Amino acid sequence: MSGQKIRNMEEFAALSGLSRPTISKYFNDPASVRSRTRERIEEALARHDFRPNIFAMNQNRSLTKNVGIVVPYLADPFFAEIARIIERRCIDAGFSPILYSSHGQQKLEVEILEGLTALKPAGVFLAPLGRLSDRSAVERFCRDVPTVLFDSNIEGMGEAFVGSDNVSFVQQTVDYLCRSGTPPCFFEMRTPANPNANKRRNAYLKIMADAGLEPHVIQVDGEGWGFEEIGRRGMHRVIDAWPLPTNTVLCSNDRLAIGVLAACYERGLRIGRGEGCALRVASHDDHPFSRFTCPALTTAAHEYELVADKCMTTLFSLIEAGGRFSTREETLIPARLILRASA
Amino acid sequence: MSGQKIRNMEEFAALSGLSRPTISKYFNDPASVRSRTRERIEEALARHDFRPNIFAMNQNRSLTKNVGIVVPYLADPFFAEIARIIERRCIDAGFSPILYSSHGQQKLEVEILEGLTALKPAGVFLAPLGRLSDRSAVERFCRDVPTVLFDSNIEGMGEAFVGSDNVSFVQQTVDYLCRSGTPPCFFEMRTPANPNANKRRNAYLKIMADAGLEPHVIQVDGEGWGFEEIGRRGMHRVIDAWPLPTNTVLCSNDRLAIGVLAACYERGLRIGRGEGCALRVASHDDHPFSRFTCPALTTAAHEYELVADKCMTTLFSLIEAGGRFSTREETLIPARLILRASA
DNA sequence: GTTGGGAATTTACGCGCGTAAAGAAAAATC
DNA sequence: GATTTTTCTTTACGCGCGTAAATTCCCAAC
Repeated sequence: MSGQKIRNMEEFAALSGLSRPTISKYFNDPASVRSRTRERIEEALARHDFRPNIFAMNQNRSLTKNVGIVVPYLADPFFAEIARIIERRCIDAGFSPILYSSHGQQKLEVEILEGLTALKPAGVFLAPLGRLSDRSAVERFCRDVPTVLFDSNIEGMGEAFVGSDNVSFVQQTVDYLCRSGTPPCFFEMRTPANPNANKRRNAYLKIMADAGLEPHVIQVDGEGWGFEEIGRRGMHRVIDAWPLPTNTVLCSNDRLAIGVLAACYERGLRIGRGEGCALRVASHDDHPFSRFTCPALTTAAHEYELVADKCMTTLFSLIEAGGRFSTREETLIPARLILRASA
Repeated sequence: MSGQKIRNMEEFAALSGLSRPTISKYFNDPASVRSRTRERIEEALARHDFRPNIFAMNQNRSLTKNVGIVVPYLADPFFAEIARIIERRCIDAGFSPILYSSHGQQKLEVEILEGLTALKPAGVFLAPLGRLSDRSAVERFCRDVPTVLFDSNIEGMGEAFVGSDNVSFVQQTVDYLCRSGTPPCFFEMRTPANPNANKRRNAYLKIMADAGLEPHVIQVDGEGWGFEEIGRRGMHRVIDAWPLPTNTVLCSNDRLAIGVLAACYERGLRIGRGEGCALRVASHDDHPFSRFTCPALTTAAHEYELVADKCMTTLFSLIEAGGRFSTREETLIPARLILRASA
């Protein structure tokens, strides 16, 4: 903490009694210099608190230590949570994560990808908008930058995909709902932006068909990322057209379910599996708030830590492989059923 | 989109028939070159899609176009929301926002500030952890970088503070609750990290005293950012020790209130102002989810857009003033009462 | 047509660091 | 103690752009 400010590596080298290239080596990999030398540098570092200029460092490097994390909508706590874990892991691994949110807008996603390219990142975790993504822009980006897609799969883009096994999600909730009561109908948005929604509906249809049960899909209108409000308004319409085909509602995701529960509460419908309950409601994602809904939501949980871990290991092996895999890797992580009071 | 890849500004200058310094001028400020020249550059730009190297650009500049946004906990939708708006505004103003979350950890906040310093940002929006912040680290940072504090004020740090007028928040909720029913007790964490919590409690005490009413403060234990769970557990204890001093509970913030509502639901207590309701519950912040609680939460809302706007204009004038104000500016923005079903 | 001034060009240097090559020094090996 | 191996130093060049100074150009006004 003492002494004058160091301007550059040259000065710091002089103060630590070493040459600049040695210092440079140290900063690129502390293990690449002799332990005695390392000690001398770290001692000088403690005294003078020097940090090499990031811009000068990266300018001459084809690859930086930057890692991009792009999510479609950060105000959705699901993405905030997954981004948080990945970010933490990146820091621990010595990378500099940079977090971006597309805020649900195609134009912004494209801008982010273009800006990210200029940062020459070692790798990028990309959760694309999905249906709203500019496919050609994403494709161009993935050609330039080693990319691991997560959450939303877009066929053929990126070197790998890490996501949730939507079939497992729906299988677990439907199984549980069937063995504990009436088979569920499926509640979803008519035009979901996220491809997982389509996979979940198809899984529902197949599982019901395999079990010899009649499926019922309820589709509600609405655009954008205000899922709770879409679910709430949609459920009000459903209640207006009472009765439902079944007393059990399986929502495509927790945010819709939160809206559904709100609508039911507003209409005086009791939710749960006990006496006097009009409906059971279950869902998917284990949204951070779903344990605080009234009643608490029965849902299929993402294994947040597992997903984040798999993302990390995948990107690291991708980086070590020079940014390309011979074949595109797809990892689907199964769900964990969480039983709460709503179903 | 045609033609070969451009490697650097030199090549691009040749292709557009101009000199490199002119191109450089254009990228630093398109208005600084003659309109004819600008047209020629933009035409060449459309054909070849060149972007100057960020690292080389910033290396020789004392100030970049980077703007840092630091929030204490991004998985809290309140911060996600405010960060989203500020980010959008920065982009529109031609800056490159970079978003960081301290994830509630002092060490991480310090690391972020140190890393941010190295990016030579034009300015930074900082919502500090509060009680958990390393004051000396924040102080050092603010000396080096033009900083606007928001959300949590730390006396004397940064050139300006933009936040909410906690007195206005509490005034509005207490006034409403008093004129529509029993005066409220105040529900909060015993050791809140955020200084706003203390300001709100003090405001409550003063307002009650001024009105000649007896205040009741309920403090629940808990550490960290899991406010909903802290509120839920705390409320269960309160219900165990029934009755409350009053049938009206004013929570310090919406996330605590969400937990309180969950606990009440679990114990079969009806919330609201109607017949058969055991309690009224109100709160502060207008958290993005508080309109979907059961019942929907009566609360005092932040003027998100106003706060974001004020943050932006403050930072811009700070940047134009060369990074220093003669006196520290403090802006407090009043609340907007939102009446819903819970009180 | 002349003139003046803003705009563009040329020239030249600097930023802080990566990195390569060759030689010197230190450490490890026998 | 001599040899090999590893590590460090020296030297030198390059990255892509900012920026300043001096010159030349263009355009408009007179």
